[in-house]
Amino acid sequence: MSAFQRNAEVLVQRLQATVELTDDERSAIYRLPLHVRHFERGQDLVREHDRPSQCILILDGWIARYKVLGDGKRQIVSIELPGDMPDLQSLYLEVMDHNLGSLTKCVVGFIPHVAMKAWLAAHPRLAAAMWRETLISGSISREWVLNVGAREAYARVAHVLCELYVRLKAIGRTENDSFVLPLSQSALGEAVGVSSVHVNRVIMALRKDGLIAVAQGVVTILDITRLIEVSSFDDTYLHMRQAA
Amino acid sequence: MSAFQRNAEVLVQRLQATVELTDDERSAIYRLPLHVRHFERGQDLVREHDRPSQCILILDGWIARYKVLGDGKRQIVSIELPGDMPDLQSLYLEVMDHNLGSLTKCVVGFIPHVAMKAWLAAHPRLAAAMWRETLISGSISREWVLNVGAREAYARVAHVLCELYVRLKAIGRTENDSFVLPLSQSALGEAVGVSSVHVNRVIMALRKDGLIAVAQGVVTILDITRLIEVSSFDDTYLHMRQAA
DNA sequence: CGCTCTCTTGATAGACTTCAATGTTAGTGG
DNA sequence: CCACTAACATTGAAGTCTATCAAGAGAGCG
Repeated sequence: MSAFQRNAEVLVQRLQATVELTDDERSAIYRLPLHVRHFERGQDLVREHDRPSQCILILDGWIARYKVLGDGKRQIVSIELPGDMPDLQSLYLEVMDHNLGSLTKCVVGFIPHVAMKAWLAAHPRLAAAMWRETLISGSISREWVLNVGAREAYARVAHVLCELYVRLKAIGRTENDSFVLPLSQSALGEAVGVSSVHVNRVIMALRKDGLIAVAQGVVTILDITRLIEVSSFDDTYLHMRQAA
Repeated sequence: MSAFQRNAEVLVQRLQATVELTDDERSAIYRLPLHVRHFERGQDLVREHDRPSQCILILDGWIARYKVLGDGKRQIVSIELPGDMPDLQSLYLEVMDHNLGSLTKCVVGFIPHVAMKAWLAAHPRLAAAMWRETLISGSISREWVLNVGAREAYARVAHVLCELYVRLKAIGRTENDSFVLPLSQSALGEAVGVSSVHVNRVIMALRKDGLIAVAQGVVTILDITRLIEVSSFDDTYLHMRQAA
């Protein structure tokens, strides 16, 4: 397998979490015309009000969708992982309504809109699968509204950890019950709508309660049952083929 | 124009807020095979974990997407207005991840999935327009994450009022700067993630500050400039053809 | 008229923020 | 190898926003 193929492999994994793919479809994915670029942590790939002419496929690294208020307060509205195409929507919605910024060092494949549209037209079943992805992305946003709107801080953080665990597992980026969490507590706070200080207290509590362990940026889930329970996590909204 | 045509007219209006339609497309919309039903306020049209076999087009009335936590706390994750098809996604995502409940008396058109798929296949430009709608729906959800996650209560309520005003205006359901707001303060609280008591205080404050007036369920916007300002409202996320 | 639902208001409690300081870790260059 | 720096994590104290509880007022309805 060439390096080129390995690049798109993560999209295959991602789609297979929600639909079945034929050999032909897999090879069509490998033939996606990617222009690969690297980004440092903390860079904006796309900005609000931009009018992109290409789409992004995350090959490695984490990206945040975020919005900023007038007073500088930042809200991360979703976290995008390898295999995600965070601005597929720009094919149909000309103007970006949020920013895409790297949370880590990233490897990203750019695909011109024209090429993407041709590819989607040539592969209707894959087009449907990609649409499914945008719908799931909307579903995740709705769950996040619930998360920041109705849960208390302790449950919010627990819920995000559950979501990331399930999504990372689907793309083979977990190891037993551990995964690398490259988010600062401040970024986590921006995702769940609490201050970094309070995120810290919540994480300390989750550790004290024996739900998780944290060491060098690696989170280990010690008691998945209770973590699901305290966060009222129900993975329906991720629309995966098999439940976690 | 027949009553049948008037039913679907609201969808025409809705789509024209974001795209242009030809005469042929308009008449295709009028020919959508609707099975019309009426609902009282407070009824569930679709429930979480359902597997719908038909889509909903709202002809009249307001519908809430909502989720419920274990402790009974309810979060409205979006408000759907006439012309919206809140579960178009069920064409691609088999299982519902949220509930759809009527906020008012409603008139709803049901369209079997099979018929909807055939109609979309027959009208690619309309299919694209409908996809746009689902993308916009996702965009609105992201804005709501920002709303409940980063704004304080006063701005949250102001923001929802701005959004409803713009969306209602697009379908011709405003009168000058007034619109009917059939939401109880308790429902509003469930939408913005605060208690009904606090919603009441915020609304009193908005009235005292001269931003809005409220009488018999009709909201009048007295100072749109300041309402936009205090809520940091930017209508980009609604992706309308012309800004408000 | 009484019933119910919603709005309104006050008092108290709790969750979370902000400010501020200290501890920890990893990286850098001498 | 150590001093120095920068970023991030941790902790405390005080203050603010919002929730909860409770009770009364108003409006619509059978």
